[in-house]
Amino acid sequence: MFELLLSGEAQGHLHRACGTVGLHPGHVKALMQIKREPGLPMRALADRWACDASYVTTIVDELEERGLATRHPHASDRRIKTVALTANGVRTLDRALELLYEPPSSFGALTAAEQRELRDLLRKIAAADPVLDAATG
Amino acid sequence: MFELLLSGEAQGHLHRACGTVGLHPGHVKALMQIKREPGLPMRALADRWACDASYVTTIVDELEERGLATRHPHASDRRIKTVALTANGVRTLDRALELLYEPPSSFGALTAAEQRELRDLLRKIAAADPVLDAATG
DNA sequence: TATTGTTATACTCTATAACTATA
DNA sequence: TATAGTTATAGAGTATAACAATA
Repeated sequence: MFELLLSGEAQGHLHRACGTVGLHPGHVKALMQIKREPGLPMRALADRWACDASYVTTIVDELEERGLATRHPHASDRRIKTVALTANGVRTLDRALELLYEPPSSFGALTAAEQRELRDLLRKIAAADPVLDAATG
Repeated sequence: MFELLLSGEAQGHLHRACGTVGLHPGHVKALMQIKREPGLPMRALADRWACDASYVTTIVDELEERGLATRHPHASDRRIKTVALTANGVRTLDRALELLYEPPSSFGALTAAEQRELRDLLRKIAAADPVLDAATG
């Protein structure tokens, strides 16, 4: 299972979809997480997607530079900065996911019915994942 | 389609499977290619998987260090070096693919029958890809 | 003293450019 | 002079460690 990931096709599809909107997969993953839980402290973002806090700083810096997300102060704790998407961030995420949904060329090996079947199975897995579900919802 | 790649689950599964045998995905992809066409010149390997020749040098260096592949002189052209797997290389590739075939935890969202269905669809795609087909038999 | 976020730094994987040897 | 492979260098993406501000 998942030998497909080694084909380069799948990776290429992912990178092209993200690249078309000027982002890389880490950015899109972040946009999905922020959409799911807007106003979350940066520390919580690091916990959610199991990376270091410094990487959250990097990603949020880059999303802010592109006008896709904004930092906001926390009401009662001045150490904390929360993150939310801008309208442009929402649009950009939607566009990236749209591109991602298009079947990659390697799926030409399947009939149209099989492609639908595969998509339904993948959607079912996505629906069980909190982040994916929120973004694809 | 392929939003799954963003979950981290799929990437994590791939990296864990490769990491368990001390390799990264690029190495495993190389082992698959070499198994498919043993004795290919390094230049041809670069063409096959669409990367620069220098990266082939790097990967083959690392496979040789680990005793998984060997360079051999070409019969009639002394510029050319061909590459073949060692017995250990074959075993290591088989082990990596075995790990890769185990369904990742995110597949728990599917019934056993659905998991089989999904595996069959992915295998059908793999069978249409020359490299994947050779390695997965 | 513990926690949030940042800065500085380093590591992994891959690409580009300059080079050597052979054809 | 063209081609095969290597070496040296650089880049993207991500992690680790030291730090500043606040609790």
